[in-house]
Amino acid sequence: MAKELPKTYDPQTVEDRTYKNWVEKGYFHTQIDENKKPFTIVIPPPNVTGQLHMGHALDETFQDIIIRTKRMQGYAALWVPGTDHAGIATQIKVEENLRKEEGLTRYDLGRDKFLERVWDWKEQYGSRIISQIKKLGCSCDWERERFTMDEGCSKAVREVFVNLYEKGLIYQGTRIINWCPSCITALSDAEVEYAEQPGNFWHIRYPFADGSGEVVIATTRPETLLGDTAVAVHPDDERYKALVGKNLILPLVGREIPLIADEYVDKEFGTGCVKITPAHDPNDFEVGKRHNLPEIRMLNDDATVSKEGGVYAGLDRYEARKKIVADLEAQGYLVKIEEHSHNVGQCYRCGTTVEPITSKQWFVKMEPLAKDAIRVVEDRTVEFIPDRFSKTYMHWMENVKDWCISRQLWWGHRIPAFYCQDCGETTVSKEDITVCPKCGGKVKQDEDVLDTWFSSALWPFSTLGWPEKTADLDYFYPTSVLVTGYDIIFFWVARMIVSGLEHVNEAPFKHIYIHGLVRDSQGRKMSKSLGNGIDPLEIVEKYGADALRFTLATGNSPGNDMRFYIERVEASRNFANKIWNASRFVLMNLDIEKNELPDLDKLSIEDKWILSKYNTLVKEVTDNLEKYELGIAVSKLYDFIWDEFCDWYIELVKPRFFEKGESNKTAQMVLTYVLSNTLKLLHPFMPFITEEIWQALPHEGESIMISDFPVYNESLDFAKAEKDMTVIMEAIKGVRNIRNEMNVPPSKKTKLYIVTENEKVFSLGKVFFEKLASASEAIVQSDKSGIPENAVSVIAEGAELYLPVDELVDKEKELERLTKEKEKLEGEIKRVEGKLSNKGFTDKAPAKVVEEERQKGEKYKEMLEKVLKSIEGLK
RNA sequence: GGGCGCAUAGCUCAGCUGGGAGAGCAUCUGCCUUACAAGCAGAGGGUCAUAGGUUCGAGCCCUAUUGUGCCCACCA
Repeated sequence: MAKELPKTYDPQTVEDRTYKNWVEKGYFHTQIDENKKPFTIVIPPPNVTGQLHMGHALDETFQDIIIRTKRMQGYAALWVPGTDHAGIATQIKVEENLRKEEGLTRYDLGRDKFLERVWDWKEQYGSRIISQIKKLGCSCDWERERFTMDEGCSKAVREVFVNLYEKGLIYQGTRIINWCPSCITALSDAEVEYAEQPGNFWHIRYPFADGSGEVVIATTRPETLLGDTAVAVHPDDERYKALVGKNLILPLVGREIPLIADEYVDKEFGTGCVKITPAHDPNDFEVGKRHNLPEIRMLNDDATVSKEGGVYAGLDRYEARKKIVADLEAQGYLVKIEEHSHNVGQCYRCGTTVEPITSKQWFVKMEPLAKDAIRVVEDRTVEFIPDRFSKTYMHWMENVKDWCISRQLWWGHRIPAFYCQDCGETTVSKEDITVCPKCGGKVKQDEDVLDTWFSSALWPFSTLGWPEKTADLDYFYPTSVLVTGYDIIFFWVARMIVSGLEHVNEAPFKHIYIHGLVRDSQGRKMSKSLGNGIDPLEIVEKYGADALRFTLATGNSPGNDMRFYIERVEASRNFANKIWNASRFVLMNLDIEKNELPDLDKLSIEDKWILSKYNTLVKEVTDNLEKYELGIAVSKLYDFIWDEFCDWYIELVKPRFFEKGESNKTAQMVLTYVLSNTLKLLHPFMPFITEEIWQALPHEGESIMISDFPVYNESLDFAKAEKDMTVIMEAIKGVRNIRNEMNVPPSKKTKLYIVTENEKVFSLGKVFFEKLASASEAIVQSDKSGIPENAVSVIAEGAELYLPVDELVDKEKELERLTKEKEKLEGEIKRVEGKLSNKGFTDKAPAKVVEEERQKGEKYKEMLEKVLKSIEGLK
């Protein structure tokens, strides 16, 4: 039943067909199974209108590796997929499109019409990223796909909002918040990114109202003086102490403002005098509160100067700055300009410089909620992998500030607060209401929507049916592991932990596997503006999903960034092809119908060796996967398949295919067993190719993806055979090395004499020497009789090997080589003996280590003896 | 200002709880040996950033230093 596969692996013809089959068979769908343990992952939902980038590819690959492994290990493995409505990002996109296509703004359409457009957009593009995820081979349960604004999630959002409101943990208040003048909305602290920017320090005179002189303040934002309501100095500052309480005249504006004293001021910094603009600076806001200062909003929502700015009203903030500085200079208020770089906050969505402004917004009171969230990480109920991120998390959580959750957008969960037009009562309600429960008057719902991350924070349980007490929630919650990048620990991970604890009384996951960023080959972040992004789908198209997945998994360690090289994808593709061809070889030589282990008594040395190696591999890979050491696991698989299985075992076994009979059959069985089980180990990493080959091999069951993950099998441990085989292999390498160094062409076969006391082992290896070390004949004997005098010698453990290549021997060169070898061995012996004569070592090191060292010493000595004899013989 | 990483072969990176350094790519040599040239066999190349310390033993643990990257923080 020999099957013939094409000569190179072609992912294109395999992937879509295989994926379709998996879906049709329902392998991805997971249900409650009381005979199984649950293992749950919820996907970090990508933006519904987004496109798959390398970061997603990495994230999804890791999740799929984990979930496929667990599924094969017999868990009820559930991977819940879905998308995020991504408030700002999506709204911006639709608005842009609206402007480009129709020249309209959202205000032209009005709220309802605009939202219809966004839903249309969502319908049109929402499936795009999902189909892209499918291209990677991800085994998500598509029957459970969710969206953060679907009915269930919306219900969860309302429930949470009302709960928190009733507990007093959500409140409305006027605070200093971050405002993006381009997105025209409030932002949370987490949504602001700070960047060092060059700027100036303007020193400005503020004269006293009574004409008794002046103070000089230093500011980076001269335009905000329009909103100044005081100037502050430190109470202990001797320079100004006596002046506190006097009034100053605000330049250009003419308003009288007081000189106040507040501890906040740093005497050493600037001039020691700070202008106070309570409506536009968080610190000034605090100072203003302490001193009962008026707040003057001198900027509009779009960062133009408000009517409070008098003649400057209507100007953009930067134009206003220019004009104000010019006017200050013209009127003699400007003392000097210093260069000064400072941190500027920018909107994480659009990059616009944000404005701190006072505004009435909704907030979540975080501090009471943080307590449990701190505890669960502290007591390791929740573990970060790698652990260092728990520190990052802890630091943030311990200093957490209230979370501004209202956004002045239209796309999102509308805040369920209703204001009575008559009595002014605020009602927060799970259901929409039209009349005031207090006075029966007409109510109007809050115009704002919630921060996108508010609904994301509920994702691990909202997707499982909460707030209903569903069986799914009961069975699959808490989830097992969250896989995500370190960049959203604050945005998302922290808030999910808080929400899970508060609303479901249990942390949403046990493990948090944190990975890094995928960077370009120069180590730069992949970004649209740099144009250095690599499209994962193009890679899939060209090299296959398996190659991409393998590339992303290999050489990646938790928490660390990785660079993406096309050369590495090529290497991965080559690996896929290697597996393909090894399998072709196996299949070409196969006439057995079943995949089963042969009678262990019939195994030859190489069979035992590969089975033993395979068995160790199972143990190690399982162990690595358990510890989320995916990169280590996959590189062990690579080494085993390429080096041990292909380069050695297949070559060792080839002679047996020249004969019919039991030995041939046994080889087939071992090949099939080891290959198909190794494919299983590899399947989570490279799902497509492993399925394709597994199907071609004798197998039981419908698909590799629902087969049992291999387990360690004690009866396959063949320590002795492993050791003997290693000795033979080393000797073969030795012969190859000499032949190469002596420039013996591969076509030139010579006899090979193996002089050893261990004739039994080397007789087992006789055929290998002929096949793998280009010997015309390997003669195993216990003495040197019959060996030509000028034969080249190879020193190996337990044997001396002689190659009679008389016409090619260069005596000088050979002597040189042996001398080098001699020196090397002498060095080793010296080192080992030094160690063994060190009483500290022999006394304190573990007996096993000492014994190993002793054996090493003996081996080297034995080998040195042989080298010396060979040198003697040459002379 | 605080916190966290990283520094290992020419390049990119592995190296688990301390027992004499590995891979891929690149380089050099020889091979189209019927599974695979996307391949095979071999070779060269590293005082594991620097200086101390702990230990019988350090790439791995501790301290300091240098370089580099990231995160957090209200210095006007």
